[in-house]
Amino acid sequence: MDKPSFFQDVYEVAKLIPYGKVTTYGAIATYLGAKGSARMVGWAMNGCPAEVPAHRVVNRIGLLTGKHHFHEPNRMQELLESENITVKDDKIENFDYYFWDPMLALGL
DNA sequence: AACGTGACACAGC
DNA sequence: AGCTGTGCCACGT
Repeated sequence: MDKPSFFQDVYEVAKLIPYGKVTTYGAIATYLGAKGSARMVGWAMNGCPAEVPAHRVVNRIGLLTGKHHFHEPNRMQELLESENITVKDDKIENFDYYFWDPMLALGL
């Protein structure tokens, strides 16, 4: 069975991201208590299971840094636009408006 | 057991 | 205002 790894927690939180919303690696890392390990979150997404909407996870500036990891880089922006999210130059516009904080949403 | 890595974040210039 | 360098923690080999 799966061992309770940091990665698993990242996947769990990522899957909790509501439709039309996005979050940052740092927010997830902070929520998991590993504040500062934002890099770890990105690396966790390296295993990016299909059940995890990785396209909703971007860096703190709303930049689609992980697009290169998708099967098709353009797919990430397409998915975001499909969720009513405006993406310009691989960057999310009104990022603050679409920003979803797990710590706030989960009410911790 | 140790070193290197990694889709970031922050501070400084 | 944008770019560069450093720090960070946990996983893989």
